[in-house]
Amino acid sequence: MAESKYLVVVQFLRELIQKEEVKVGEYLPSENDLCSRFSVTRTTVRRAMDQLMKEGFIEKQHGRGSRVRERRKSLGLLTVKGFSEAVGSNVQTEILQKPVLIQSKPPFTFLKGDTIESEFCIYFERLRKVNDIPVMIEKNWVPGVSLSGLIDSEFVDGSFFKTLSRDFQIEIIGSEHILRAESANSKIAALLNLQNGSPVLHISVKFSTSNPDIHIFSELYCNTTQFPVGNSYYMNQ
Amino acid sequence: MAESKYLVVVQFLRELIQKEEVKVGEYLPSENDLCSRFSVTRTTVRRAMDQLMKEGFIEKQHGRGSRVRERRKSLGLLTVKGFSEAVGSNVQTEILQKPVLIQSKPPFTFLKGDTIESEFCIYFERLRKVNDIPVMIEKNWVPGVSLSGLIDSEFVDGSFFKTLSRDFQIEIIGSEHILRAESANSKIAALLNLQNGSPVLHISVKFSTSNPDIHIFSELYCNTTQFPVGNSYYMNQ
DNA sequence: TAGTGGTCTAGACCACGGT
DNA sequence: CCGTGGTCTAGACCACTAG
Repeated sequence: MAESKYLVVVQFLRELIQKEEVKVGEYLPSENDLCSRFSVTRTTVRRAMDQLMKEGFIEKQHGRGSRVRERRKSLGLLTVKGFSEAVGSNVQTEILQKPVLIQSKPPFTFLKGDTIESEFCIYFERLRKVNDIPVMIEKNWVPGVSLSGLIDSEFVDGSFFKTLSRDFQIEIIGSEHILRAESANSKIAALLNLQNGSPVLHISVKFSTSNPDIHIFSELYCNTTQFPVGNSYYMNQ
Repeated sequence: MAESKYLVVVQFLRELIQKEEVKVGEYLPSENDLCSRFSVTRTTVRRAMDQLMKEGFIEKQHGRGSRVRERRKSLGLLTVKGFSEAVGSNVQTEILQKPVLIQSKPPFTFLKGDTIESEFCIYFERLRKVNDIPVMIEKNWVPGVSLSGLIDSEFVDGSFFKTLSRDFQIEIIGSEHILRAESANSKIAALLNLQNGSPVLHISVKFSTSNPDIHIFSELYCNTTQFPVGNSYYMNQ
């Protein structure tokens, strides 16, 4: 089959949301509306809605409608608790290295014969602060050149994932992490304003995306004393 | 409505799996079989199957059937990488405190007006080792007395979650975590065979279960030098 | 009361896996 | 070929929300 009908509806709604034609908190077209718009049955429309719910885009309200949700925070472990609450007002991002093409691979893989073919990576590095207190160093590798449009670019609202979603229609669908408590070396300690040897949380992340050929690798170093890392995981919805 | 029909089917299949009447790798009754068995349509049966897939119990194979899957590891962050690979052979669990009823509450909650009414908790404490090297201290609180059958009991295969599932039909459906890198205090350091002040990973966990009134709280202290904590999160299935 | 989402029926046709 | 799961139609009735 070409493409499932329900996926057409998913695509339509995803774009509505990404392009903010329906903003956070606003209601999507009703299920019956979508039925007639796409000449499909409610079963099919509901399937599309379920998909979007799983992806965290929407929430349903019995008797009222389906509303665009605040985009899922802390997919995997990328939300430093406090970042989300501060919602930008007290958050600063310092670019330590703008996206560049480098001839090397990510410094780690995740077991299972994870081999990376491309000799090239897009690389960038950022320092995240809250109230001007540095809380996280973030190093990112994107193997291959498929996203070379990122090079030297600025991100939408300073968000890498938002940029991926809006400009490249790439969604993060999952991630794997390895976490360690470590003593900060001198470089890390300096950037995070810590004493040498202070405990920092080191997280290695591999993100999977809606494009099976594109993965993203990150190394995070977090000062968790004032802003611990938060994560949540729910199986349904 | 009393209980949805699809939930009846979910319950039926869940018990089949939990009581190992269908073992890991074996096939469940076909969808059409279940239709006639419960006098429902395939839509309803498929909905039940989808639910079980989301919960990680089964995998579907087009043209063949639906098979019982190895139970999901590392829900949330509870799998110390290496524990799962070792699959019991090199893993030891030392009971520091058998389940007892104590008159106190968990030492933390998770923001949002999380209030715990009951003045009582079931509490237990364990030390996890790999190759006789201590890697994790685990303190657990279960508020209320609904699971008083746990008191002084031993766990199925040494697994708390397996015991909850098999003996109480309670499934873990989600969890929230707060993670910090900390310096080990003397008590923690002694138990983990570390020097005072070594970095340890401190994780506070709140588990949600299929019973909305039952939550489980845990405090974990991990030595991540040899056995980092692993986690993975995939949105679909 | 009208409109929304939640559950369900009774079919249909297709794609895939094994015989 | 048959049985399996994957997609879809065209309805029905119910429960919830709001004017």
